[in-house]
Amino acid sequence: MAPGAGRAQPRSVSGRWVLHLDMDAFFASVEQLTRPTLTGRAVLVGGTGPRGVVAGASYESRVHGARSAMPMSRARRLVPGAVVLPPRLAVYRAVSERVFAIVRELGGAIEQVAFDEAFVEPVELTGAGPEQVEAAAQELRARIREATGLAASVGAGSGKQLAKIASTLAKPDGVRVVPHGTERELLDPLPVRKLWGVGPVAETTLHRVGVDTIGALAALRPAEVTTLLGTAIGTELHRLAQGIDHRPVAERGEAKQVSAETTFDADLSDLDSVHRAVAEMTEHAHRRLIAAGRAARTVTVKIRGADFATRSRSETSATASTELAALAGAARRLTESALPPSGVRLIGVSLSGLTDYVQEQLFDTVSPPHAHAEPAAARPDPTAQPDGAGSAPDPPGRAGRGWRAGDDVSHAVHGHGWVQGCGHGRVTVRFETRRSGPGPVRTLAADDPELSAADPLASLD
DNA sequence: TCTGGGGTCCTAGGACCC
DNA sequence: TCTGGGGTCCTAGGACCC
Repeated sequence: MAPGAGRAQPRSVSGRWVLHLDMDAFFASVEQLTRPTLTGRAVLVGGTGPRGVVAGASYESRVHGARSAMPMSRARRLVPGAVVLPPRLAVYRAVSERVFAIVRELGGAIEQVAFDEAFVEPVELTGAGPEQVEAAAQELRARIREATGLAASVGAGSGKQLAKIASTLAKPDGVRVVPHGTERELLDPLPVRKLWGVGPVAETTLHRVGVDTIGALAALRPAEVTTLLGTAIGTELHRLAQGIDHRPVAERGEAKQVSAETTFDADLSDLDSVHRAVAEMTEHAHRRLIAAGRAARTVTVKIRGADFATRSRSETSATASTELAALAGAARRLTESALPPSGVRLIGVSLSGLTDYVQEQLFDTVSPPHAHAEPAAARPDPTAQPDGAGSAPDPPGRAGRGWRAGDDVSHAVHGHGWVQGCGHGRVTVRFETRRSGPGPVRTLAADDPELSAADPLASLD
């Protein structure tokens, strides 16, 4: 008798409810929140350079076809009136922390997947009915909206996969609960690409053998799936397609790798620039390594050439190091063997094989006399932002020279604002924050002594 | 229309050890 | 004189996620 004959119900853990919370158009919504003139307008957040990519698109710009991961140049053509802004990760992180503080109040396990996304398995929902789950989800959304002013969508089901699919169906600004026992009804007709873990390659592979829907994937024999997709992934995806998903909701552990990479506006063609860039990326990654209180055994250099092919070279030493000189030396040694035949488009440095370490000396000179028992340096805060990317105000010296659209500024008279545009020695600033509501625009001399760079977080209040 | 930056996990081959 | 078998670690590449 074939296993699964008679199309057995998914053997869900009885009464289990997993919620997936997903903030709506998160990056763009935070921009609209903290820069109120943008509310209702098409906003694109992402790289503003020639090779930039969209990281967030407001619903007003999605109407015209703009999407995350799309080249910014293309999105700009699709949405000519869009306001294009560089990401302000520090602000998104701060909002994210407020959101998940509220989610934590539900109790039970939380698994944060991204700034704007998490699985939750609230204890008090075990054994609940769909109506009760729906009410809890609505309540959660209302609390988030009240505390942050932002819309979240929530999906609920018997496992993570179902919850995740449900939250995308709930968008925008909604709730979708998939009652136990109705999993296959929902999954079967969906395109196979909707499964978490099926990307462009797996999709093509499955299409080639005529498998277009999740139901069709579920109907294959296990051996067929593993032949097509590999043992580990194939086995897992086949189970998920059948609605079987017992994966626990679990807190993420410590990072296993820290990396920094950059894509150049124009390809590099001389070795000196390449070495300089590798050194810079190593320093960047190293800063975050130290901030996280960790040491690394393995250094990996990644270089992408003009042909877009990626080469990586790595070196592992016997002991983990926190020494910049040692890590940078390894990176430099690895660089030349990873050079592409043509120009260099991207350089990345990754530090892995991470271990905790105790910072011994760093604070001796600044510690108060009685701080000898202070162990804080050895206990990295996993939620702390290692490098504070974007959180620190720009270094002095920016004022009067290179304002860029999207910069946060402060003016002695007009208060907090953001740069809408600049050029010809002038800078146009919109003076507003979340609290102020839509504010006035002023054009000032770029070197106005009363104008200075400001902490982006000030726009939240 | 050319394709970011930060991650996680899987695969496959080879070295090395017992 | 002929090809073991299991296990771990390292390296390189790639798929996938947001």
